[in-house]
Parts: sequence; C-alpha cells; structure tokens
Amino acid sequence: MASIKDVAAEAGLSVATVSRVLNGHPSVSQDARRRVTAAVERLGYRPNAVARSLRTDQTRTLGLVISDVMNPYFTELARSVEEEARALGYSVIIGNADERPDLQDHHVTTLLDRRIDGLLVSPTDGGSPGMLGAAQAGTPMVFVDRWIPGVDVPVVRSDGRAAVRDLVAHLHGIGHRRLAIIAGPAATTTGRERVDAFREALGAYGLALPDAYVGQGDFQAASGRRVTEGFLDLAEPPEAVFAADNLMALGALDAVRARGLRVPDDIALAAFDDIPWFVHTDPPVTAIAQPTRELGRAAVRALVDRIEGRTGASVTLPARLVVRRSCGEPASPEPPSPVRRSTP
Amino acid sequence: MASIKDVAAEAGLSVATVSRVLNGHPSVSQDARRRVTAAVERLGYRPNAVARSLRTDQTRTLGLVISDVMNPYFTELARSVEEEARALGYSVIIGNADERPDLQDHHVTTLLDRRIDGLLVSPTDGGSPGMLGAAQAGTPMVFVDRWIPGVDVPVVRSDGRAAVRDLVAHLHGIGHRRLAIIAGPAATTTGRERVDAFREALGAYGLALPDAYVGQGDFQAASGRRVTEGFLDLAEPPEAVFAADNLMALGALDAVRARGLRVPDDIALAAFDDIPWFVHTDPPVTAIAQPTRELGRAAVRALVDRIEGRTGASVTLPARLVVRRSCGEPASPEPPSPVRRSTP
DNA sequence: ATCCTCCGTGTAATCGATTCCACGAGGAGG
DNA sequence: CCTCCTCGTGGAATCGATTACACGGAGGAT
Repeated sequence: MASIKDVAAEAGLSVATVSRVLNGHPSVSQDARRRVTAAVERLGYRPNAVARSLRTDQTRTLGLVISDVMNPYFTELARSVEEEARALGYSVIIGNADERPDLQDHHVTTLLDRRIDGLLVSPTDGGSPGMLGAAQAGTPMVFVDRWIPGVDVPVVRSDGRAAVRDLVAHLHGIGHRRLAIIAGPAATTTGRERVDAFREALGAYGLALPDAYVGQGDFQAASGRRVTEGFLDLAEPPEAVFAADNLMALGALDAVRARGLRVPDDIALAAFDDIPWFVHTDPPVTAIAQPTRELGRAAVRALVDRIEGRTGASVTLPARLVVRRSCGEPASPEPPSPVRRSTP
Repeated sequence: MASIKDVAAEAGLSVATVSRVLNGHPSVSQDARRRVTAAVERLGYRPNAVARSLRTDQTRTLGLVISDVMNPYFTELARSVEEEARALGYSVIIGNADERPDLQDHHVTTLLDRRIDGLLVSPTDGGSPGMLGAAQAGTPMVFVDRWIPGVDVPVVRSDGRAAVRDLVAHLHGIGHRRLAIIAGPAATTTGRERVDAFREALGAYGLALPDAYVGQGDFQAASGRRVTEGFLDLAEPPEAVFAADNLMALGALDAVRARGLRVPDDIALAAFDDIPWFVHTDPPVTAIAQPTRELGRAAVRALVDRIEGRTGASVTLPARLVVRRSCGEPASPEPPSPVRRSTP
C-alpha cells in the first residue's frame, strides 16, 4: 500500500509538502498542489489513519457502548448516533454489553486502548470499575438513556414521567384499578425510574403499588414471561401490566397467550419504548415512545462539544404515550391532552 | 496517559524490556518481569493500540459492512459476528449502508483507511467501485449473506431453495394456486435468487409466475406496502404473497390491513427471514429461517482463516421453513419432511 | 544597493510501540 | 586459562504521518 513517501517521490517533492497539500495548508504553491494531487491519483493513495492518529493524538472516532443491540430501541439509537457522528466527521465503534457488566468493561477498555476521542455509554449497571476509571481519567464522555448517579458526566435522556402519568390516566379511564409493573434491573436508572414514575402516577389516583405487583425483570423477553406468569398465579392477578421495556412486553405477551388468555380482554398490557412491530402484534401494543433519533443526535452533539472543548450539557427530552388497543377501549371520555392515537 | 517510556522509567529498565514483558517474550528475567508488572500496575498503564498497530501493521480489527442495521436479521448477524470475533481476539467495526451504495463505499473506504485486518461485506449492489477496489487490493475479504458474482471472494450464505420448495408445497397443500412474490433489488444476489427459487418451485407444481405477480421491492417496509397494494388492485389478485425479507412482509401486513382485509382469510402471507416478532404478529407469520448465528460465526472463521494465512473457504448452510398461521390451515396432510411447526 | 519580509519548501524531530543487533556477564567445554 | 555460547538487556531504527524550524529567493521599502 502506497505511503506518503511514495507520493512524495512520485510528485518530486518532500513528504512535508505532500502532507500540507493533503491537509489543505495554505502555504503551498499551485504547482505543488497540482503535482501532489496527480501523484495521489496515480498511486491510489489513501492516508494511513493509524499513523495520523498516532501523531495527532486524535482518532476522530467515538465509542458507543450499549446494553443490548438486539433491542430495537438501542438499534435505532445506535443508528442515529452513527448518522449524526458521520455528519460531524466522526466514525463510531459500537460495543454491545448484552446487559453484562463484564462485557461492558471489556468494551470500554478496548475502546480506550484504541484511543477513541470520546465515549457514549448507556450503562448496564451502577458503575463497573472500567467505566468509572474512564470517567475519572478524563475521557470525554456522555451518558445516553441510562446514567450513573454521582458521576460527573452529562446525561442525554428522555423523561417518561408525564407519559407514564398519561398511561395511568388511560388505564384508569378504562376502568383498571389493579395495575402491576415488570421492572428493569434495579442497578439501572431507567429500571428504577420507571417504577417510581408508575408508583407516583398511581398515587395521584389513590392507588397503591403492592410489592406483589412489582416483578423484577432484566430487560430481556424471558424475564417478562417469568414475571407475568407470577402475576397470573396470584390469587388476585393484576388487571393491567406495564412492562418497563419492549422485550419484556414481548415476553409478557408470550406468557398470557400460553395460558390461553387474551390481551386486552383478560389482562391489559402496555410497554415502555415503542417499536415498529408493536403496530402489528395481536393486539397492537400501547407504548411510551421515546424520541430516539433526537436522543442519539443530542448525545453525539454533546459529546463532540466536549471533545472539541465546548461545554456539552445534559439534555432531557419528553417521551409520549402512543395509545393502541392492548389496554382495551376507554368507556368514558378520552384521557388527558398529550395523548395521541397512532391510528386515527 | 502513561506510555511505555513511563513504565520503563518507573521500572528502571529499557522500553525494549518492557515491550518484551508485555508481549510474553521468553528471554526476560523473572526479576525484570516482576518489576515491569509492578510498574504497569502502579501507573495503570495500557498499551496504545494505535502505536502498536502502526508498528506491527495489524489492527486486530474486522470491518463488517451490512445493508441495514434496523433489519433484525442483520442485527442478529452483526451480533454473532462480534461474538465470534471477540472469541478469536478481534474487534469489529460495523458500517451500516442503509441499502445505499454510496454509503457502503463510504464505510469501506473509512474501514480501509483504518487498516482493518479484514472485511466482511453483505453487498447492497452489484459492486461499487470502492468495494471492488478493496477486493482487488488484496484486503482479506469474505461475503456474507449476499455476494457479488465474478468476484473471487469466499461466500458464507444460506441456501433457501429447499425451504422455498417446502413453502410452495405448504401453500399448494392449503389450496393456493395464484402465488405472488415481493422481490428484493435485482442488484442483490438474494434479491434475484429468491425469485428464481420461487419460480422453480412453482414450476414443479405446474404453476407459472406471471410478471404481474412479481413486485419489485427494495427490502424496506414501504416497498412491501406499495407492492402489495399493487397486487390487491389487480383484476385477479394473488391468493398468497411471499415477501423476500421480513421488513417487506411487515409492509405487506400494513397494506392488507389498511384495506380492511385479513390474513390469511383474504390473502396468505409468508416471509423470508424469521424474526422473534413474527410469533406475535396477527396472525403469526410463516417464514423461512436462516441459521443466522451459524452464518455469522462461519463468516468470521473464514475471514480470520484468510487473515492468518489459511485457506478460508465458502460455506453454504440450509435455511428451513417455519410454519405458522399466516398462510391458513392445511386441508390435506402436512407438507414434506423438513417442515416444522413453531408451536406444537 | 541594502535590508527586511514573506512565501514556498525541505530537514528532522516526534508520536508509542516492536524488534534487530550489539554487548557484557556468566557458564560450559577444552 | 582461554574460547565459545547462551541469556538478559539496552540502543537505535522503524512504521507513516504531522509540524517546528531553517533556509533560499523574490519583492518592497528605504
């Protein structure tokens, strides 16, 4: 593979001049510029990014460590992150933690070893040693979706509180009173927050959230299935189940169907994180949609701001409720204002 | 960030010795080894992968360029690729081409600039300049899922011919005679092959595949919707529609529902590529499942074989039919042997 | 005519590793 | 006791770029 030396030889100039042409440095003659361009063309030369990175101490690469690529929410997030990064001249290396702290650490160290310019993380847990180290070491960093309390890193996320209130209003309007939740891991902020928001919203209607109605999941379909089976085995099963992510909702759907029961007739179902497939499930699932694309873009912008010496502050965007048919039809007037139906 | 020089100073040894310890070179004394290890520990030193790559001319990184990350099939492929690569000591950088040749080229050049050790591609088209260049330039390369005829690169893919025959047998057994297909882009091998296999299988039953029953899609949901609408507008609409990928099947489902029609009562539907959601759609969708995990693993192994100087041959794995309810219930005996029902 | 500036270019140091080669110490063999 | 190996170690070249500094020539000001 041709190197800058070959180009210099071919153009009859020094490597310094070639480098200057390549980087658009002003003090180069028209003639030199032409000869270099021609030589580059002839040799099919492409600068070695590795060498360049070593010298300039920047890789123009961002690391993105997410909890689970197979989760469509994160896939979409990853996609929008890559898009925005590309627009700003950066590449992205994705690390999939599969909800495992050890894997998350593996990816963080690998990325740091490669000297990425900045790190975008949706932490799987409360803070693995590798990640805290990275934050400490001063690597530009931004949390997205989930974060770690007490770590001084900007957070780009969406606030589901209002949407959860809308959801509870919706369920309450339909007549449901015994509401349960399939929670995410307590080690994640989203895992805890969604339960809190749900409990708070229930409180506004004078409803309690008994321990038996809080099932512990791990954001994977299997746990949704298991927890839902537990709910159905109760002497007094809930009338509605709220899954804290889309995969657990899928598992819940499985469990209900396996019992020969029907959604929403026998039990209502709603999920956090809207995905294209929810329109096509039987029945279409009512969900809380995050502005995923905007989240990804905002996260990249915040990170690049940090990298390039600007401030890069936290961002919180609102989520919204998308009503479909999995909770039943409202008997009384429609739920409060920000609610929208996905099909008119 | 501490460099090898700092470690050498801290340990009171030369950088050469430190490097030897780091790389497990045999001729280093126990004492030196201990001192280096201690110094590394004290400084929290991690070798700079960029510098190492420049010197050794290898990055221990694989590039994976896929057509569409949002397609669950490719997400799963990407995941299994990363898993196997990690097991073999490689990292993976994913490039998402979004079915756009220009984006595909962008990623290929970026990856080559970063001097990845090998490239895994599922080409979007018949061969963009950048990709053909890479193949020519001798970069170790392997095609996965899709490939480009005439380019001398191993191909890891699955053969759907037998499964398509099973599908046609299944449809025929139910009583469907007017069968249509939503094809993928003609520029892709999978786009063409699936139509060919379908036509061939129809032939075995004495059925023709009229042009009006071949709709041109692009592997995206919107095209599935558009093509299906066209089918429904025909004077004699097909009784069954076979979508050449899962996203177009989703679009077809949309279109059918928008007309107030029902699957499978009004029209049968089947898809290539099985995904977890097909179990939960209304109705569950009959699909041809590829051994995605195995495909990813085989592709990585073939590529690493090439990189490390071994042969690395092509691999073809069989796909299989998964019968669900979207084609209706068979009136007569069950379809041929390799067919399985997803729910007993 | 002399001096100063500015411009275009080249030489060489540098980034952080790996690795070839040389060198000194110590042990084995004659 | 001398020679020859082997072993552990360090010095220095190297990978492919960027960039500080030096230098020569042209042109303007005095």
